[in-house]
Amino acid sequence: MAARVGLTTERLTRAGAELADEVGFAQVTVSELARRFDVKVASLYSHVKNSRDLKTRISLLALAELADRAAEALAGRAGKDALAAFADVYRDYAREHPGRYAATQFRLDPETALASAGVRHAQMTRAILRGYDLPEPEETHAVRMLGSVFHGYVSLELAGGFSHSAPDSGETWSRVVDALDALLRNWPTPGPPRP
Amino acid sequence: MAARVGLTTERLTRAGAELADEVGFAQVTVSELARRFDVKVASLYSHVKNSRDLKTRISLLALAELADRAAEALAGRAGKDALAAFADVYRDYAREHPGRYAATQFRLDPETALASAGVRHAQMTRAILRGYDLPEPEETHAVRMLGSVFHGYVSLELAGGFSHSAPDSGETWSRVVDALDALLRNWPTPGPPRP
DNA sequence: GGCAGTTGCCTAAAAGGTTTAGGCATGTGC
DNA sequence: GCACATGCCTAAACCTTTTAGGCAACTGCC
Repeated sequence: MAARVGLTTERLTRAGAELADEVGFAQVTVSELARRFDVKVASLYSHVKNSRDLKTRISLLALAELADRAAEALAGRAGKDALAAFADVYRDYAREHPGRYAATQFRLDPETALASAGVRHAQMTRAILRGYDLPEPEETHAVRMLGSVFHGYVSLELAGGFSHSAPDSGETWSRVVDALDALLRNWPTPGPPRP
Repeated sequence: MAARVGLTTERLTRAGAELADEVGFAQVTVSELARRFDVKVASLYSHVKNSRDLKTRISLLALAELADRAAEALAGRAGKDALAAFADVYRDYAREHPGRYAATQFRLDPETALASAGVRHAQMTRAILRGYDLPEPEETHAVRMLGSVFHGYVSLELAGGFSHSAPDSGETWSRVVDALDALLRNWPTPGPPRP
């Protein structure tokens, strides 16, 4: 009776990502996706293993998109210029695609995480830091710190943390980038631990 | 037939927080809670309005606990000492109570958020920054940055981001605190806006 | 101690999400 | 034009959420 719709794991993943941006990643549901394709729920289970599988795929898609954007933004830039461009990619992506960004935080199992674009992010961060010339153990600390600031800021902003108070969040963002640049150019040397 | 168990909104909230720490905040469910009290599901609905209400209460509990710990840690400290103590409170709480920490990120509606302990956190951060003597608009930027770093770091650590790679996460954490201290003592002045 | 009223937990039921098993029809390859 | 594989279907079991209404057990008062 019904013509075939042409479901694919790919199409489901993309539609899931759009759904996430509309209603929130936590509200992404196999049933709702079936509704959107005007298809019975069970039909989706030939294409995705289960609900968690679907969310994992959305997460990987978002991670890859983000890494692609970052790689593009980084091309031909260095130093503070690169740092700012990289930072903006995160913030802009999260604002354009809140659901996908939330998907980014989905807890993947370790093997999947290792195979994901997450490692590309770390490599790109390292690339930026080469412009600041930190000694090795410190570079790793700095990588982690940058990741924390970007992720933390964007999460809090998305959660509405900075919304109804002055100054504007965009202003803070650019000051944060300034501060990080200053910090990296003046990275403190490890001292003895304080009591 | 069955003796009364003595349910309370309070007890449900606390049990919900423990459940969150065991199975994850997202997996906290009215049904599971009923099971734990050996009671029918419907019985809980006299004490909490619905599932969201339960999660909101858990979130507020966690926020309050965290603020209490922070206030205690801050007593009698200033400068870098205060900064490090404050930071450790966040990290330790998240490691001891991952589910409660996740609850902390639960999106509250704006009025609830304003009435929550979230504002105490912001005030305490401001108190720490008074030791660094930043001019006013910059202090707000710094408050937001500190919140971002702490939240971002702890989230990534909880998600397993730093788990299987050297150096140890605890080492990075103390270097991050060093770096933040150095940054605050050397906060850059605003330059011309970026293009 | 017994009674009235409140409260606490119950049964019942509807609605929606997840997941599996098995079937028919619509496409593709020969 | 036939055989086969594939895609979407029906059916069904199970779980969570939420509401409505009922009975029993506590409370306090005489």
